[in-house]
Amino acid sequence: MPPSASLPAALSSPLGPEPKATARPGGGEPQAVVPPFEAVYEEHFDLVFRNVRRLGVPDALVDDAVQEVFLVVYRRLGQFEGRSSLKTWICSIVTRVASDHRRALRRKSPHACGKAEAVDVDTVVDERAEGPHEHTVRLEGARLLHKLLDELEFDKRTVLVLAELEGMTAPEIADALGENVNTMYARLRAARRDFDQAVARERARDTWRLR
DNA sequence: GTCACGTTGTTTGGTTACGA
DNA sequence: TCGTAACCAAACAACGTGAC
Repeated sequence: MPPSASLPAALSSPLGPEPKATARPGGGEPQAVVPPFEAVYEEHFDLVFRNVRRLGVPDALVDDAVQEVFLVVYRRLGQFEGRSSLKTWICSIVTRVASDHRRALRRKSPHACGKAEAVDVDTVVDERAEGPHEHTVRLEGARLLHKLLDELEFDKRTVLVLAELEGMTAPEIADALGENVNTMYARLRAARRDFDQAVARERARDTWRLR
């Protein structure tokens, strides 16, 4: 279950960034109007929470990772230049934080990385709002999705999640990750191929189990 | 016609296997 | 052990397509 999107005490300082137009060093044209941190937090909490999990951060560390993302957002919101959308900018932070967490986890426990029984937050619906059977099927589907994503390399997984699950375009993803847009297309193609192969393997395992 | 988006073909760098 | 060929994956450039 996702925690509430209430603002952490550490980030709710009245001294937090106010809406303002950022400026490039040395002057120049006015920059994007940056919304207050509280508004950014409210609007993007779900986005950060679900993508931190989709990018392989285990359940036990999700809260830490989400908080880390918003700490970075809090510190750097004033530097946001508006060259890309706020969502794209936040996604770039999410991918870096998720990558750091996975790397740290690999150092601690090489076999445990990203193999948690995570459940996709946006696929989780109150059991009372749908039947118990539908609820179970939905949860099972979410677990399967994470299992298949776990089989992909981190770079491919990132591109696939942002493109297929967040609906971001290749240029947006390229911007978020600081890569060439054509590299994103190639990586997305490879990610789709690997995902299809993972699906095929899972089907084969299912067929074998049902014998 | 222009632009953004997407696909395809080529290049490049890394890895592995094998023979001298 | 070293050099080399073969292979593979990633990145890039060029090109095609559709919307405006």
